[in-house]
Amino acid sequence: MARVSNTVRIREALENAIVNGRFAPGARLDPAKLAEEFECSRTPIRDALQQLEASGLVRVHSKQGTFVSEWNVEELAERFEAMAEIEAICARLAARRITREELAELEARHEACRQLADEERIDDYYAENSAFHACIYHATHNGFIAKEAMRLHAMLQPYRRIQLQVRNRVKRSFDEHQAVVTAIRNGDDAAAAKAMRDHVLVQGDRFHDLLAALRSDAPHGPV
Amino acid sequence: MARVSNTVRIREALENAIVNGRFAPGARLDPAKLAEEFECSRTPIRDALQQLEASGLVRVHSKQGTFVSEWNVEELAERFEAMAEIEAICARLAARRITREELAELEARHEACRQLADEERIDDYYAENSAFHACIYHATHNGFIAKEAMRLHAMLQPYRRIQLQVRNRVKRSFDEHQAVVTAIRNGDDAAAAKAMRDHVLVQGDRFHDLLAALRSDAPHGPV
DNA sequence: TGCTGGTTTGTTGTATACAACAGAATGAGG
DNA sequence: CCTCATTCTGTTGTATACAACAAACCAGCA
Repeated sequence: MARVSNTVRIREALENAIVNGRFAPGARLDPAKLAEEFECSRTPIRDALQQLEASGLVRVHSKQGTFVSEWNVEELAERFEAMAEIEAICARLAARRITREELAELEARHEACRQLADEERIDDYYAENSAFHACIYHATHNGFIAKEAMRLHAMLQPYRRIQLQVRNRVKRSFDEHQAVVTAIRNGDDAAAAKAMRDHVLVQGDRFHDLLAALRSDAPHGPV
Repeated sequence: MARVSNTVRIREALENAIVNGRFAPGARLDPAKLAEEFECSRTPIRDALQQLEASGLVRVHSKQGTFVSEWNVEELAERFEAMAEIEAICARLAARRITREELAELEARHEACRQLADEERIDDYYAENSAFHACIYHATHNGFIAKEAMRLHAMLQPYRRIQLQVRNRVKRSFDEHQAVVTAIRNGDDAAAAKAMRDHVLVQGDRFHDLLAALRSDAPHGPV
């Protein structure tokens, strides 16, 4: 493989840092500091940040600074709705087009999720969960849709991360995956779409619950 | 409104130029020439081109040049499929959420399309057609989905342009729109989704036909 | 003639300096 | 003490120069 340019190296590093929570939503990204950290000038940093802005991960306020994207409840709801619909499409196409090998891999990923859920290794489950979804994107046999799905997935990852720590969420998430896998194995595209849409939408709802709980921790109600 | 930066001015100008066909798919975009044309240095040109690459309109081959995106039949089919699914989502959501005012505007646009179709003013129909679709995106009341739909729409515009010149296509396109409008007015989300998906998919198919015809235009059969 | 090696040329990648701008801090005047 | 104009500071936007690289080209040789 050809040596990658500094710009893409930095972009990928920042992408990971944001997705893994090192930079939280709303955090400021200082070009000068980053230039120092990556041992280069501000130009490739600038390019990388612009690319990240295009993909929706960061936002640059002119003359004010560059920040990790942070959305209000409404914007988040919009994105979760979009994600649910895209994932539903993927599930539907996958149910029709998945190959034997791809199905085997999907079920292997699913089984790995079961293990991690049982052992309550949340961080690892979180990673394997992404792989599970990526499997389905791939099985659409539509590279363009798969790429778009990956992009949206990355965009929401920081929030999903918080969300998975809700009580019992991991176990339920696994059960919902089961429904999706079954529908895909049966080639039932409508059922697969519905199961997947519900799976993602419930994440959005749960996230909403979590936000509400966090916000009302002062006035009343149990924390 | 605040004065926009050179970069976004150039990006929008190039976007229009590509969408309107001034730069055909595959055409080379020379930064130096563009810098001269827009009376600025290469930096904002470069930024604009990078943004266009992120949105999928152009493609930069390292050390070789920057070109207007050009897709082979398979890639085009993938994109038309994606477009069909996204548009179907928009139609479905619009059928559930459209307001009285928005419905009125949609029907006005539709009526304008009828006029232009009757008068066989293809170029104008083409513009009004985009507005019609944009109306539906807007009526989803989901800004994020609407924006993504617009992006995809722009990406495919150069190809749709060619496609609309197929014989009788304009009239048929109008009829398909009619089905969508009716379903949305009735609040029948499933029917709206189906009508819209078919409408876009048939574009993809027709485009395929066109390509095939163009390719075998010299003599009939092997070159 | 065909191949191989170096050279040339065009392109992007990167560094750096400066200009322009928005918001914050500061000071004078009421 | 409050208000408003002014200055100041930090940030991005832009220009320009140079480096690095990949493909094309050409000459020399077998």
